[in-house]
Amino acid sequence: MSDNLPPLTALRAFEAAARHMSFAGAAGELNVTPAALSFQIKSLEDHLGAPVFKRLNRAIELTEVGQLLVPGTRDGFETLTAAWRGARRFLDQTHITVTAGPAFTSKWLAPRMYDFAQAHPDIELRFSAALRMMDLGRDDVDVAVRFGYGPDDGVYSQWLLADYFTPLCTPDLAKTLTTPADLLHHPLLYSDDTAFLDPPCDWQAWLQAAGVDAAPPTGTHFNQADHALDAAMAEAGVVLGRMALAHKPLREGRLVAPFKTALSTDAHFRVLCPLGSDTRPHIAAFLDWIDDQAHQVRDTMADFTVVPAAQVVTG
Amino acid sequence: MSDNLPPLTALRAFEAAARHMSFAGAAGELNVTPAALSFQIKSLEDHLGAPVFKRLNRAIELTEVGQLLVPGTRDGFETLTAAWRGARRFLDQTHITVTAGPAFTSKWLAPRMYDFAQAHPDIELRFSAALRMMDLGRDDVDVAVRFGYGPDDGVYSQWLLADYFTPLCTPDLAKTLTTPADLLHHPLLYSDDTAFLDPPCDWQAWLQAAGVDAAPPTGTHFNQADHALDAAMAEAGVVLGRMALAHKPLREGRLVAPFKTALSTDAHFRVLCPLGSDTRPHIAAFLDWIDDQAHQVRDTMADFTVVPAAQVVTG
DNA sequence: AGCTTCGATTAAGTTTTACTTGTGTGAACC
DNA sequence: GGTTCACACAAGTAAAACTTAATCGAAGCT
Repeated sequence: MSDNLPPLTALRAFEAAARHMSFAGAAGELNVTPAALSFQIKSLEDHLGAPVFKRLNRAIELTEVGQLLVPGTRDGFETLTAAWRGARRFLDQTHITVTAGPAFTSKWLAPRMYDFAQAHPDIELRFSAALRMMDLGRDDVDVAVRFGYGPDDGVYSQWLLADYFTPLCTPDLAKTLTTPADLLHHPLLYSDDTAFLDPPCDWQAWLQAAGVDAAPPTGTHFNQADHALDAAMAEAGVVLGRMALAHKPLREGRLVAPFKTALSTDAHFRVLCPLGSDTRPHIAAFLDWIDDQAHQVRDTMADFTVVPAAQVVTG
Repeated sequence: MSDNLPPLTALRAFEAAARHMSFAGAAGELNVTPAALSFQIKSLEDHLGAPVFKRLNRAIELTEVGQLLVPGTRDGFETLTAAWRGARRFLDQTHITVTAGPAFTSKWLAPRMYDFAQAHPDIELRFSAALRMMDLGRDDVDVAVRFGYGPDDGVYSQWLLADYFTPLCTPDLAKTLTTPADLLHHPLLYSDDTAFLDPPCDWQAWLQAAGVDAAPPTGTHFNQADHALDAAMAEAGVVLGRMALAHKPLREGRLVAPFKTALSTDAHFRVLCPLGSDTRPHIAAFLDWIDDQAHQVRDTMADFTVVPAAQVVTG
């Protein structure tokens, strides 16, 4: 009759059984025999004072109490598991899991991965590209790279990279572009993942900044900046590219910036990790490395006329 | 080295130890000897591969991993405990825990408790008066009575009582009140717990509804309606009383309503319980009973001029 | 300083829990 | 109408979890 918790193994057995809707399946998951699991459930029911499963002929079915008990137990064990895994990951000095947007992952992190591997052969990087923002605490992630305005409260945050928007295309296509107004007659590529910026950094804003007082023509839309860049490299048109992401293809000459006007924004890339994690050796090594990598990119705007996006709208 | 959960008893021991910051204290809570607890922690640390506590001379201190592990484990066990208690309460047909605001509890529920006990001697009522709204799912509560506008999504909800606002005072004090304007020369009692109503049901609104075009004088404020009513019964002044709460003292003649103008509002009392709970025998018995009690109060507005609060502001 | 106390630890022994193996049962499937 | 599937039950066993009792190290007291 105790209101205290029943034997926790019994609870866990119940949770697994409810998930599998089968004692045998749950037993398999927990590496015990079905008999043991049956006994655990029985023990739970003794403690509770009522059955949690209706035993049907070939199947089981949750009773009302059982149904009531499922979500909480599931939730509880998930929380415990997450906490445990977090602690294990904290101690694991050989892996770093970093999350970032798909574009940053594919155009910035992935190409530099080999460099990191060489500098730190004992640390294995793992990427977890996701559109939704992952929670540093819960989602099995050590480090996050995010683009936006900040500030980042309650976490360690390090300024990484500003970003600049300027038209980019293949060298061949660039030959047909003499003045910004020429852009109006070319297929323009749109990437919608920076649509959240305010003030906006889109074709309309750039054209205005470049002195072209015309609405940009419609064009193909991509929901990820890396896809838009890929399209531009395939000579599909001109993309309003982000310098931070296009650094490599620019240096390799696969993309060129035909005009020297670039939009800047207060949004920027930064790298985040839980407070305190920044001093852990392998995390610190990664932070140092990524900061160093960012430095190598920062000096590319020397011969550009940079126009803050905020000035475009007001004047 | 497994990323699976460690022995759950060890985790629970850790959680308790972290809470008490003492092995001995935790051992006491779990009804085991300190030696057993020490062993459990050791087992946990073996599974984790690192110590979770620094053993100081007379005290213990969490290591970094330990600190990381605490919130999740605490949270997990709290969730499990809540789920378990919820299941136990579901099966318990002998107790009903009902939460309501302090005023409703003291002026409405408590006086009727004896009646319920007589009608259902096998069911024991428990009250959990709280200002903050309790969560039906989490807070060890079966039934909630709330005052407001609704709607109530995701729970069973039953209309209970409308409420009307009219000046109330002792019979003696009432003799000095001939017209509503006389109120301006008496101490007025304010109860702030209905300040959230929109349109408002306060002295200003009532006076306007009664045709008195003057600002109400300042007076004593109470943060709970029952305290304001008590003050009025102690002849401290005139309260803008809520009929639902003042029903008993009105019937007993300890309070009277000198004027027959009352403000009505769309806010109302309703009784809530989790979906599905409404059919459980003892809960159903309570819902029936409280509905019946409410019916006995509903016919008291016969000789009043009821003015919806919404009309006061617009006209 | 030396004695005491407090809180954690350790070792040996015991109890309790959890599990396995093996068998049994009833309904569904073919 | 047997076979199979999925759970239940019983007896025995392995592995926890716990207790008792002794130990240790440092802080606090006189």
